Amino acid sequence: MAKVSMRDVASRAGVSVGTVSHVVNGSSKVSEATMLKVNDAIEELGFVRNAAARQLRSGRSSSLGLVVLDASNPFFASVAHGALEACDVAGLSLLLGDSGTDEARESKYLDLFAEQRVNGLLVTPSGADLSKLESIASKGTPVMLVDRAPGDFALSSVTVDNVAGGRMALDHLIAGGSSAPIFVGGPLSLPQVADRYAGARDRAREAGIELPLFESSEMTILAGRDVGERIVSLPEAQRPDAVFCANDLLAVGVMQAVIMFTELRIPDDLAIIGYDDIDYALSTIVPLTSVRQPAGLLGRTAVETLLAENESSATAHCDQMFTPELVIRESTRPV
Amino acid sequence: MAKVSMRDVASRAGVSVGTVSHVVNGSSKVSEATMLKVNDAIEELGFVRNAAARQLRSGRSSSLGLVVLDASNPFFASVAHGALEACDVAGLSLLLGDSGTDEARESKYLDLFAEQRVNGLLVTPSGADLSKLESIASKGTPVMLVDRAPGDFALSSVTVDNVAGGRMALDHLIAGGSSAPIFVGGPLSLPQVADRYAGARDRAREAGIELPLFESSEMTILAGRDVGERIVSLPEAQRPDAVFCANDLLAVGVMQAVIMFTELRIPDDLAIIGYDDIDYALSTIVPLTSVRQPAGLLGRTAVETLLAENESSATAHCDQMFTPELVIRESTRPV
DNA sequence: TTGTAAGCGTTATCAT
DNA sequence: ATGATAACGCTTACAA
Repeated sequence: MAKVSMRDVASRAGVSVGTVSHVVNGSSKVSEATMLKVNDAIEELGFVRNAAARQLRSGRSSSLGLVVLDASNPFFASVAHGALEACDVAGLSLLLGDSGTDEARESKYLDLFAEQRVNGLLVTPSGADLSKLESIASKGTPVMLVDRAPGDFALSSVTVDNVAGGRMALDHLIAGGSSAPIFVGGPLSLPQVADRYAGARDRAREAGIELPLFESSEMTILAGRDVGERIVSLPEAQRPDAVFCANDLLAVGVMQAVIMFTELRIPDDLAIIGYDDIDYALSTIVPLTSVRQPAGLLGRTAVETLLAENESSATAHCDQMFTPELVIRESTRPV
Repeated sequence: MAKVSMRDVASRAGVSVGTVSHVVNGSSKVSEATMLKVNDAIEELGFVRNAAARQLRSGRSSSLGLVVLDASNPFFASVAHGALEACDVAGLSLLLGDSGTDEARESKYLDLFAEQRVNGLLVTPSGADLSKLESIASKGTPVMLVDRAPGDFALSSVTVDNVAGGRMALDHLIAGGSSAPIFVGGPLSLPQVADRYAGARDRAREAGIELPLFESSEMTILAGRDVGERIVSLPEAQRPDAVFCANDLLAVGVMQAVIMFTELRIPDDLAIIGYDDIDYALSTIVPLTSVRQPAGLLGRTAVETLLAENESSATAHCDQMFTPELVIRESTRPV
């Protein structure tokens, strides 16, 4: 009962396996009558196509691999959600991997997905060295960088302009009167973080001010709380008047520390701005101003572009960059 | 360069394909010398096992399918994260599906995964009729219900006790002095919601009070805000003194409405309690009291149990139920 | 310890 | 329009 093959269907319907294949795939003209017979047999026997066999024979697979930095991070959850939507319309399966920002685990997933002969790879790399991905791509598996620019590597990408986003954040802070902002984020080895910092620092310098870096080990609420505690324990003279966090989770953590351990008012004594604009940003203790990234769109576009490149078998690499959008709420001073 | 098979490796190493297979899988004793030769050949040729071929031949697949209600919901993101961890140690791939609480889409994923001959299915069903899953299970593919009890269906499950959770919530509200609580959640066709409501209502009745139902169409922040607006526009005499929300997202939405449109103080005028205890519950405008569910553990346990059942080829079904835990914060009155 | 060979369930190329 | 048949790359007895 478990294993019904095309052969079984064929003999049941009194036709050849080739004909069954044609019916199943609509690949060739089959008379109305035989089609009916075959479909009946399929129904009665409960036949289900074997993806492994068809992939083996045809050489084409029907799945994509997605490797994110942290599946439980709402930003990446949204990316996955968007990717899934696009896979859905293309009839593809999505294999999910979670590297935990660990290059070794990322590499393990890449190997695993290579064995599955995925049709394409969507990955947010953990490290700076993209040569493994490059080599995979050059061997014929399309690779799309998600939320990460290729740098010198010959890879396609879908990103959001992090430099512009960082600039936006500082622009807003400065317009609100900040003269002593700081940046919270890390590790700085993540280009997303480095770029946001770079954009922000440039804008700060244009205003003639520095942007001290408070590096965090991760991009989580807890890590944010740790940095927050460092900030609030600073001597008053050194205390910033605004904090730009590399993501909303950090911002939430900083906000928690500020509220739990100080009497500082947000935004009057300390403005806070985050990044991503996750759904909860609206609902934080003080509603969070944030730089919005179109996470779902990122995932969807990554898949669509991958598929399009696949189709046209284009050799040229394509970089798509979205522009983030500032969403102003109460955690920063109005301009 | 793209396609290197065992045959290529075999001829390169001057051995037979069988031997290569043994080296690759460690399935049989191979002399040190040949092993070295083979591994060299693999390295030089860049050979990668073909999962489709090995699955076809061996009959075993190396992937699991997970179908959740909403991949971008942090609860399910955490479930996926946990499932991924367990898959990782078992060397399995995870196929992700997102039904959007739509039975047709769920069914599509089930079919897709059936074609892939997944080793097992983890699913949070969208509808009441689990017969399709039951039939899949009876055909030999292990199925684990995640966050959903099997009811009369012959299926294994990993759940969190929703009735107990609902009771806990009301227990706490009543202990805090509430005499006019309401329940917000929906659709009620979701057993998770119905059970939480049932547990809560029972507890309310024991205290001699009713628990009016404010049904929501979804379990999102936006839906919560809608219900919240309904609540705050109630004539004062009918206004509840406490709101139990079927998940934290709804609670956050209700809280937003209350704060935006009224002067009501939380928890003094209106207590709010949520469900799930997502990371952000700690960081809401008023930190949210919530009934915590071990989401990651749920996913991990689901995979582990599935694998264990698979191994022992047990026919008996197994229901594992975790007990949720009340996490008290400022959105409710202390007892 | 190693080689041989028969499939696994398809698809695709020929014929018919 | 349909049938026969050879692969696809691998695992696994069994033979040597």
